[in-house]
Amino acid sequence: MKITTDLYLGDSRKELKKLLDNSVDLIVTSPPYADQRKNTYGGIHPDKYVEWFLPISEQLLRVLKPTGTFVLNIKEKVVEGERSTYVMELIIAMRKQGWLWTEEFIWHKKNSYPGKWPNRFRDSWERLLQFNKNKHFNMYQEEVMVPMGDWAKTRLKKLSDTDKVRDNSKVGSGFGKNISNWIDRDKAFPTNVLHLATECNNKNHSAAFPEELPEWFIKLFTKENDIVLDPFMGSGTTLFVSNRMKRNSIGVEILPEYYKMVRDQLQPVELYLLEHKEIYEKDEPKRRDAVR
Amino acid sequence: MKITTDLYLGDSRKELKKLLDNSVDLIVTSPPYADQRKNTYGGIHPDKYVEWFLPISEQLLRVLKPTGTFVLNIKEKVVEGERSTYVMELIIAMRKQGWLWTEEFIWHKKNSYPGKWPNRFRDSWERLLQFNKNKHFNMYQEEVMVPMGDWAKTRLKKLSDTDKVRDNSKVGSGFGKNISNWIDRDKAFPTNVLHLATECNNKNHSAAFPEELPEWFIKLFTKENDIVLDPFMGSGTTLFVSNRMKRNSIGVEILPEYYKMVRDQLQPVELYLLEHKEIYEKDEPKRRDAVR
DNA sequence: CTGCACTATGAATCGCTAA
DNA sequence: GTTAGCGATTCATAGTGCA
Repeated sequence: MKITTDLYLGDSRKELKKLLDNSVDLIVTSPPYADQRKNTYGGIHPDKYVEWFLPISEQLLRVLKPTGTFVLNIKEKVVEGERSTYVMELIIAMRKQGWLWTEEFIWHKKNSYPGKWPNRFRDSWERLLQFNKNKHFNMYQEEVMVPMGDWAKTRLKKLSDTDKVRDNSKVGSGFGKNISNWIDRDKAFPTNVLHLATECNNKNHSAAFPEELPEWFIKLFTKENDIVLDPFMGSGTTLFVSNRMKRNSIGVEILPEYYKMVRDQLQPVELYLLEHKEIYEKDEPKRRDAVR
Repeated sequence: MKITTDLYLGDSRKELKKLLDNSVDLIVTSPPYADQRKNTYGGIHPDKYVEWFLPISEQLLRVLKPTGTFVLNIKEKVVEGERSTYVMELIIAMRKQGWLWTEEFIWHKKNSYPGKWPNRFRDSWERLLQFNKNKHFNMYQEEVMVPMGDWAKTRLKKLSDTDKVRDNSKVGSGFGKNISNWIDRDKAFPTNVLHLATECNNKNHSAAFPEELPEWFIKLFTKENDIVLDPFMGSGTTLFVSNRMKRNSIGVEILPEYYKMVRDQLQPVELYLLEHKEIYEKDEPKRRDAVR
C-alpha cells in the first residue's frame, strides 16, 4: 500500500477543519511555547495561551479516531522568576472540552540547555501529555520494550558461563530449554520517563525535537498504514519519521519557509520510494540514509 | 549551639497555628496523597483535596520566612484510567493564596513499582513543587554540586560511604578536607531532575521518602542552625536528616503511633550525642546503627 | 574484603466479583 | 445501576549470606 504525506500551508485553526471526523490515529506535536520564538511564530502571551489553543484542540478532538491518542509536548515558561500556570489551566480546560488526560510522560533531556541562574537550576525535562477520547485506545506496548537491566544480564551471563563449562566438558545437552526461558525475558516494558538526548538535526527550525521522540510514540500508538498528524509541523520531524515507519502523515504549518522546506525534502523521498523500491528492497539501511 | 527538635501531636490545620509568623526557613513535606492510605490517614477524596489542603498551606505561608522555601512532594493518582487534576488545581489555588510557584523538580524514581496494564506503563516519577513567598529567597547552589564525568564519579562513589559515616557520626572534622580535594575539581550544578531510589528504611511507615530527598533540599535551601518544618512528619525522615545536618526542626503528626515512634527514636539520639560524643569519636560505623 | 547469587519489596493499577 | 475489595501482574534495587 502506498504511504502518503499531506501538507497544509496555513493556520491550524483553519486548516484542520478540512480534515474528516475520526480519521487520525495519532497526533504528536510540539506547539509554539508561550511567548517563545517571537521571531518565527509571533509568540502567544502566557495569559492568552489557553484561549488560543482550545479551538485547535477542539478540532483535534474531532479528527481523532475514538481509539486514537494525542501526545502534546509542552513546558511552561518562567516569567518573572515564576513558572506560568497556563499548562495546568490547559489540561483542566481540555478535560472540560471532552478530552481524557490519560497520562503525563516525562522527557528527561540528557543534555539540557546550559546556563546558570542564582535561583534556579538547568531545566532538563519537558512534559509529554497524553490525551485520549476514550478509556479504550490502541496501545502496542510490546513495540517499545527495552532490553532488561542487570538482573537479566547477570542471569544470562551466568548461564553462558555454565554453557561454556558444559561445552568444555563436552556434555552439551538439555540446556536449550533453560536458556530460552531466560532469553524470552530479556526485554522489559519501559516506564513513563523517557531518557533521550535533545539532538537537534534540523538547525533551521528552532524547536525540533529528536527523532526518537515521535518515533517512540508512533511505535507505541500506531501500526503500519495508520495516520499520524502534526498540526505544528515545523521542520517536519514527525512526518519524516512517520514516512520512514510506513505510517501515512498529515502536517500543518503556518510559515511558508518551513512548509516549502518540508515539501522539498519530502518530494525526493517519495520519488525515491517509487523509483527505487525494488532495487533497494533488501538494502534498508542505505535507503534510510538516502531518505534523509 | 544546641540543635532542637520540636514535635507536635495533632492536626496540622490546628497545630501550625501555634508557630510564630516568619519563623521557618524551609518546609519539606510529603502530604498524604488523595484517597491513599485509607487505613492510616482516613484518605482525602480527590475532589476534596484542594479544599482540605488550602487551610494548611495558608498557615505554612504565614510561618515561612520571606526568604524561605516550601517543597511539596506530591503525585496525582489514576482514577478510572485518567490522571486526576487536583495537583494542577492546587497549584493554581496556592498562587491565588499568595504563593509563588517557582519551580517543579522531578523525582525520577530508580525503582518504581512493578506492574503491567493494557493502557499504561509503570509510574516512575513524582513532582517536587517549589513554592516561595518572595522572588528573592535563600539558595545555596554550591552545596549540591555534583561530580562530573566518570573519573570523578568513581572517586566520589568510594568517598560517599565515608561521607555518610561522617555525617552520621556528627563529628564533622577531619573528613571534610579529603573530600574537598576531589570536589574542587570536576563539579557541576545539578539539573531539576533528581534520580533517587525509593528506599524506605522505616518499615513502620507506609510512605517515607528516601533520606537523600530531604537531605538534598536541606542542603540547597538552608544553612546550619536554620529551622526546617515538616507538617506531615510520618516516620520522621525529614527531622532525623535535619538533626544530623545540624538544622533545628519542627514536626507535626496527627497519628499517635508515629508521633511516639519519632519521639522515642529522637530522645536516644539527643541523649546519645550528649553522653557519648567523646567515647565513640573513633567508632563511626557502629554509632550509626545505634542512632537508628 | 571482594564478588557473586539470591531474596524481599515498594505512595501501583486494572478488572473482576460480591454486596 | 454503583461501589468496594481483592488477585494478578511485574522489575530495579538494597540487603544478606556464602565462597
